[in-house]
Amino acid sequence: MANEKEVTIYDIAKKLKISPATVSRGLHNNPAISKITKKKIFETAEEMGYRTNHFARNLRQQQTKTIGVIMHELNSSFMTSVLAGIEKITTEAGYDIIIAHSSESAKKEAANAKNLFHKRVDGLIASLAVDTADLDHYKSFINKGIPIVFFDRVEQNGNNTVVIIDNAKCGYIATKHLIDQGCKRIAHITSSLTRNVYSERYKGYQQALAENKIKIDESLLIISDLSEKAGIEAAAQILKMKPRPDGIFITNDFVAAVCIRTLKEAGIKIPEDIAIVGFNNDAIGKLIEPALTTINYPGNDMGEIAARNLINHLKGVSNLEQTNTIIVRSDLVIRKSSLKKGVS
Amino acid sequence: MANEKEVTIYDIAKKLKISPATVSRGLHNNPAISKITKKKIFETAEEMGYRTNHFARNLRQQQTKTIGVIMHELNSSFMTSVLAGIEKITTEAGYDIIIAHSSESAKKEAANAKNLFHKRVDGLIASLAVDTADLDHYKSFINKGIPIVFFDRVEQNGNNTVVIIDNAKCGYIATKHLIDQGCKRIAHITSSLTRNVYSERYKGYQQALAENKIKIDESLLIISDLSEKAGIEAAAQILKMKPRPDGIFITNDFVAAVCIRTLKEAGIKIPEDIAIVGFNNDAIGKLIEPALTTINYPGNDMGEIAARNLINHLKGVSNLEQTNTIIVRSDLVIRKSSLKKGVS
DNA sequence: ATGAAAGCGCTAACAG
DNA sequence: CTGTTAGCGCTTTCAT
Repeated sequence: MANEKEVTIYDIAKKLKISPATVSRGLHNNPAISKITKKKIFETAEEMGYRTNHFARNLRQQQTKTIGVIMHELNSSFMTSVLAGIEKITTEAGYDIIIAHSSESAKKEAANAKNLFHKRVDGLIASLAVDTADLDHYKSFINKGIPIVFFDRVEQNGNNTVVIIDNAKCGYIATKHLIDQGCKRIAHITSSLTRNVYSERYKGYQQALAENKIKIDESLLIISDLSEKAGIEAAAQILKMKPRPDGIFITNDFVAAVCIRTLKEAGIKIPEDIAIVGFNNDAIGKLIEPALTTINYPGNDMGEIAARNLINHLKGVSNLEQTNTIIVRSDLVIRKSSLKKGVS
Repeated sequence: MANEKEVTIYDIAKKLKISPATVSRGLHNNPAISKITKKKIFETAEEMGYRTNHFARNLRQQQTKTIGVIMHELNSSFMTSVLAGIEKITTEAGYDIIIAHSSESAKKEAANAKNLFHKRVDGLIASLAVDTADLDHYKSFINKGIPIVFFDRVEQNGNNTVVIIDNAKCGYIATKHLIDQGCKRIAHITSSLTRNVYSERYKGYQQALAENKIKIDESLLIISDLSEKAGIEAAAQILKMKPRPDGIFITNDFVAAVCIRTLKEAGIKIPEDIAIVGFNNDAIGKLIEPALTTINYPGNDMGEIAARNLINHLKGVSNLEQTNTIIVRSDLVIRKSSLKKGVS
């Protein structure tokens, strides 16, 4: 309860009859300070319950030791693992993070960016909302020379630093796998094609079809938000198609799970009637029936890489302006939902 | 790129030929400042690209406007919704949050607490790790009069402020529901009983059995961590029991989903052979087969309530020392996994 | 309605 | 190896 006065380096200095500067240096392990005084300083600090005043320090040093993180959502295991990766690296480097999430709204994203700018973060890690059309709200950072690393949901044609997977390749692999299983009519359920991840995956899908001489049929493309409702509607749409598709590549595991459930309720057999491939390798994929074939996507690594690059830049160890695009590995995880031919 | 100098209130003052004090007051809408100067101040600030230096401000005001959040994990939709609730309220009130998670380790939790203490958070919201045995690492906060609100995983016998659901009642309702479905031998899969949430649910389970004259059989209690592996092992253990249980109350939806999968693989019919009730109402419950009966548990509300109470205390609007325990509503969501008798 | 001045706690340049 | 000093940008008495 006792709201005692905070201990400052002046208090320590007085007690030890040395100068505040010496205390400050000692606390930071400055080699110019003798072992013995350092020891005394640390002991007294501990004993008096001293804690650094980060505000005084930051005010003086003109840096916040804080990095901002803007996420489009944090409801998937993918996003939380990215966050965990970021957190690990930033904490090790002594940085705080301020997390803001846009709930997939470009407007909220802009507000978050503004807020973080005013909070003077030293750097920014961001994943764009699905409807973010331009990067204007990041201009202020760029003008002030505050580094930004984008991950996953990015603007690919700009010259910003981005950490991504090869979405086109993943789309290709997923579709090719369905073709290899004998699918001839492959639908694709995805979200807004203005967002890089979805357009790239779609490109890969198209390429796989083209290479295998399957005509691209636009009526097999279903664009939705990635909600449960959208999954149910997409499944209904699939059911109405004539002839019915025999394979679906779905850009998100959760929606894939919803689709599978809905299709099964309608009497469709998965994978016999329709083979399905998802995306993300969420925990859910192993628990539904049949287990879901999906693209594995290393969230933790992406987070770590994004954070490490940002921090190295901040420290001057490396320079972000040289490394534009970092591509993280990804792979196909084959489970029952796609195996028309049995285990390959 | 241009790393221009930061604009301060002095720059604004100089430009307007008024004093910095007036600028400061104007920026804070102090009524002593005339409408006209205020307007000029705001315009000039905007025009010059002024941003508040929170460090100078906090240094001066001796408060951080930051609250710390310690979570035992953030991998469930329950935890992320709590976080969303906290974020909503704190952001509205102009507070930042620093999020730390302990990965269910008491040691990491203590380290996080220490870190947040040194960061001088104005208040703390925390959920305990499964193996946190005492609250010693929060002593420093209490000594300094820094308010703490615990939620969900709490130490129930202390006199701290806690936001929880009535776990005993939930355990009771879940078990009673199984009994009503005709179950006579009900197993319980849970985690360490030293943690309040689990011990309370167990109490409710026991009470429901006792009230219905079912003998409590300790061999039907399985204690595990809540991993996938643990779920598989628990299911194996269930299969070996003789006679086999006809109902299971599982303290976590994810583990319940794993169990169901494993039991089904062994040829058990759910709910005919074994009825199952989970806990948490995770998204997963609606997607597995059969859909999972579970306890719904309002994460968002818990987060909002915890944050609101903390902030009101900080503002002096209310006092945490008066409100010790806040109980949030919760209810049973009935789905197929428990319906031996068909829809009730 | 506005200004002058002090000080929050720390660090860095300079001096010794 | 250690001390002196100034100042980071803001708020807040006290004056006027």
